[in-house]
Amino acid sequence: MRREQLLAIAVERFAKYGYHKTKISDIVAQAGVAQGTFYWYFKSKESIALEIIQSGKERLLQVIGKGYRTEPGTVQEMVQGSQRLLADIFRFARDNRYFMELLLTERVAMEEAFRRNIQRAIEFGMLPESMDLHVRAALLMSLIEGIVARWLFGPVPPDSDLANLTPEQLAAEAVRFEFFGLLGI
Amino acid sequence: MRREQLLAIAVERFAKYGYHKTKISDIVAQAGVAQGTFYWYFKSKESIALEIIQSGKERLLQVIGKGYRTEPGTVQEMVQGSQRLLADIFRFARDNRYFMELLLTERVAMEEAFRRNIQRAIEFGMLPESMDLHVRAALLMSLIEGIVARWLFGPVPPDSDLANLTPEQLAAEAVRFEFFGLLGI
Amino acid sequence: MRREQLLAIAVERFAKYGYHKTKISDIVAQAGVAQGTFYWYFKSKESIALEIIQSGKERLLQVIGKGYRTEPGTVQEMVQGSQRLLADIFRFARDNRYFMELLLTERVAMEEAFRRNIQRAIEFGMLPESMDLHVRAALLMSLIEGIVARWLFGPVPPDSDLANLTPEQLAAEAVRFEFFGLLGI
Amino acid sequence: MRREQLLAIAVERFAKYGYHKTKISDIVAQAGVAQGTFYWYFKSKESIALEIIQSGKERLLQVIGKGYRTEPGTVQEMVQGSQRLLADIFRFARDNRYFMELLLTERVAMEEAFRRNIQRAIEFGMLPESMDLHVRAALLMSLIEGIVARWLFGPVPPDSDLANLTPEQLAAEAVRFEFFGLLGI
DNA sequence: GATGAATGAGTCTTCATTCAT
DNA sequence: TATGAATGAAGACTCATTCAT
Repeated sequence: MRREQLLAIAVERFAKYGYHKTKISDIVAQAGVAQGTFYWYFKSKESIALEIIQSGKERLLQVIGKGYRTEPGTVQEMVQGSQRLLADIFRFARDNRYFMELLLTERVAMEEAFRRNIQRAIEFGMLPESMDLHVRAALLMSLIEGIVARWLFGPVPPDSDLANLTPEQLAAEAVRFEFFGLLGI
Repeated sequence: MRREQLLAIAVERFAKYGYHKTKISDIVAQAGVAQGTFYWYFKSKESIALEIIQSGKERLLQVIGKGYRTEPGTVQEMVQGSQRLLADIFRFARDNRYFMELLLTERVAMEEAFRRNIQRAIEFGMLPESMDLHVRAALLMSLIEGIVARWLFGPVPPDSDLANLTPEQLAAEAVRFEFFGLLGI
Repeated sequence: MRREQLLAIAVERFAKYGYHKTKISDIVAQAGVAQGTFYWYFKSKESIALEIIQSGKERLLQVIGKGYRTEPGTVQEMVQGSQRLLADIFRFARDNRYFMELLLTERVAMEEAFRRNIQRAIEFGMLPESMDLHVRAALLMSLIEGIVARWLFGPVPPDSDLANLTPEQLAAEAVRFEFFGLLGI
Repeated sequence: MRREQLLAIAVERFAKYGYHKTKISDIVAQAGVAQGTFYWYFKSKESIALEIIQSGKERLLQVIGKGYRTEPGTVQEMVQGSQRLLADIFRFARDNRYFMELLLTERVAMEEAFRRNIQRAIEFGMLPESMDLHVRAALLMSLIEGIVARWLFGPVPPDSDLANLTPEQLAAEAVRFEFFGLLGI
């Protein structure tokens, strides 16, 4: 209970203000407990930050790991699969908005997951073999990461309504770009 | 001279270790001057950081602002123009590697520049009108930003050779993705 | 306890050495605690100084506020009343010797209190109406202030025994001067 | 020339802001010269402060030293003499307004001068012998000192027009108080 | 005489962490 | 479990003073 409360406050403040501007004294004040209480539950400031990142990362990787769940038969099915995946990710991001900022620094693992997805699609003959797998995965991950950060935390240009899109709408735009680029459809 | 020296050291350390882990005492020690000397040239730690970001941002925006320099006639010419632009950006990033990390937080202005580029291409009839301009610009900027961060600062998955690409190679991969997506060519 | 201890030490040192020569490190050293402990109890060096002045001022104004407590019937009674008041003030000054130096900079409020006392005496017909009230109050306050500063903190001319007078003796001399001037009695 | 200029600026700032808040860098900036220039003319910050006080003190003591210039015959003449003296002092104070704040800390010497004046008046039979000479001189000096500080530097209560009195008017009020006290005339 | 860059000791303040109760 | 007082290392910033030119 207490532990979860402190954890939640820490998550929120780390994301809102960053690691350094988040003081233990702020966290305990918001929780209404004494300074020492924090150290009954957590070893140090660093350890709570690592725990937050770790737990969030695992849950996110679970979402990504589901990948293109079914064996895609046609290009359209693959696109639909990707659309579903991205919508899942964006939904997770929205529901864990404070986790995300922290998670976005932990990219390598996520990128690996994306690379495996792409590779599987190539093996299924759905994507051309010509591409450099790692670079493509990195580009894709960049896409996700950047758009999520803008969507959730801004700032965005004044006349952009990015922030108001639903996870599904965002996924649709992202998938179009993912598969067809600027020129596509 | 002194000022430039301190500036350069600060840029390097801010990028390497971040703002908070960079101590004034480190900067002056590396420069071989006394602590007070720093304050002869700069008002405070915060002010030097702002100056670094500001100056870097301006130079980067200049690069982006050049955009698709010539009026593109064919799709191929547009792709080539984009390839040139991205190569310019990546070259700038490599030559200002320490600036970049700081600059990547100042995305809005850069995104605007990209949006203008895309809009011009649409007006020239080179790109379909169907797309949401802001979202596309955000996706594009995400791409650039993310790939630059990985290219320069890592970390990258162990078996990826992203770090060893030249600006031109990186631009080629990025442009393919930019225009044709995963499915393209 | 701790708080009072630090407060007392600060009062003493501020008065003895002045604000700027009083270092936090001295205060905590004298109290035998760590530097940080000071900041557990006080927000800053400035805030403790303000608290000292504020609290002292209030207590002193209470003393002055009592004024000529009883309705004076004769000149002699008024003089006796004033004698009592001044003796009160001088006693307070002696018992709060370190406060005084700080308080003597906060004169306006005290002067107002004196002015009200004089005005009341005029209304009772005890003092001539001819006088400029404000100037007289200022002269009176100057008298008190100056003589207290000399009495408590010196320096005084070598052959003066001002420092050895009791509050009552000092009040007697001051009252004679207050009412009759150099020529008086 | 330069020296006098720096001296004048220092006098003004010491008085306006106090010794500690007056920075050498402020003084030289206001003079439009370099930091080092200060040290061509003065040994240190402390030495310039001492020089200011010393020179002002001497000139003020000269004024006071003139005392009751002529041998007073009647009480009225003595009062007139005192009125002249105080007007002299107040005029000096006004013309050296920034010196005064500093000088007011150097009271002992001035008090001695007043004591001699009073003593002489007693020897002439103009003042009663009953009084304690030192205490009276201290009271008198307190009067002068306090009223000058209020007159020149404030703060004064809002509805007081003390600040607008001429040296002569101020001297008249002070002399009345000096000789006759609150009850007088 | 004058400059202004350079110095560095001195101070305040912060904040993660400890620990007796 | 919980408290909150106490710690002290660390770090930003100030400013009188020096000195080569």
